[in-house]
Amino acid sequence: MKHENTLFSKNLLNWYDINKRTLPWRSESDPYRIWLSEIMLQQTQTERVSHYYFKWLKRFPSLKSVAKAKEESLLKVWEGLGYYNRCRNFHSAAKTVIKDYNGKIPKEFKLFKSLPGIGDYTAAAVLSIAFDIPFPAIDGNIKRVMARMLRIKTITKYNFRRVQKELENFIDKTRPGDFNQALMDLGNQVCRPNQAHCYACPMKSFCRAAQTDHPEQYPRPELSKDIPHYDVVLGLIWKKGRFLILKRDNRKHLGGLWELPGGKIDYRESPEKALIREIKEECNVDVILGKNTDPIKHRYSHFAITVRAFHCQLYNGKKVFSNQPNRWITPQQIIKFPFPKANHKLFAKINFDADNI
DNA sequence: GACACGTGGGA
DNA sequence: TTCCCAAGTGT
Repeated sequence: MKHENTLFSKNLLNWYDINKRTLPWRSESDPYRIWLSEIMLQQTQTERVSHYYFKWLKRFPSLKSVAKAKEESLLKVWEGLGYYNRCRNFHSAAKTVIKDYNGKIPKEFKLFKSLPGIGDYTAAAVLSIAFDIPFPAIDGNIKRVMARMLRIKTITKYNFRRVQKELENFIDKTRPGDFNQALMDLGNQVCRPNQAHCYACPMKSFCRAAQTDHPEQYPRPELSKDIPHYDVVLGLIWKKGRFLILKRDNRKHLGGLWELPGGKIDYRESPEKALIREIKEECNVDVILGKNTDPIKHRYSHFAITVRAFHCQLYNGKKVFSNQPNRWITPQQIIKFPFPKANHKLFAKINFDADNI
């Protein structure tokens, strides 16, 4: 068994060393940077992270600069990357590390994992890559790769423990970070969900699924659920060349980002009536509707929307009263605030010079 | 344990 | 077009 362990990690690292590496910042050794990249990489493809990673570092070169920053300026850099809780949790965790840990990432697994936004995977990934501590980091890729190695159909809790035990046994004690990354790269480049490419796999001799006709059927894919669809109307409420934006509550969907007032159209309600109702509810003012934009479609992780925006005028002189923080901004100021993608899609539909009421 | 949580790209 | 996938975590 001892011999097989060594061979497993030797084969894997040999493949890793001669293959082109997937991360452009693979040579990083600053724990802050490794932590940042692991947060950005959660459920997000490497190619998409790269640009954000460098943009972020230019603006926030150290953990201390993150801790000192305003949440809104962090969100502005994160804008478009999605899963915005990651950004706010990272901010909160950075402040804790600066304040309670003298600016050093705690090397104890439990302590590090107790910070917001850090779970089993991220704790293991950062500690193994930054400090050479041999924790197996088990992400989606590695789950799939190991399910095939062990010919597991379903990743039950019991099977997950099996995978974890195997990896604790196999992990290279001198290069644990490279070991983890190599297995992820293997899943990303070779052992793909729908094409196992066993002919190119350095781990073929260890793999039980590779001995079958259809290695791709391990693990069995989960059936996906239908997501609901909603029709949404938003208002561009104009006043002296400015329109109203509201800041979303931190604990809600897209928390901390800004939005236009509006909301879902109720069953059998007209878009116009819905928007007037929503603006009355959210801002306590009455509006007259002008022309509207073409609809845009947008899909979130768990529902989809079709959105239109109406130009609006205030009906009387009443002041906006909202539970959410609000601002009146010019179109030029859009770039100063973090907005969700759906809002940017709408803004792109509007000719602000001509449509401005 | 199930569900919420963004977005872009490829099949 | 539609569906699936992608270096997970919090509740």
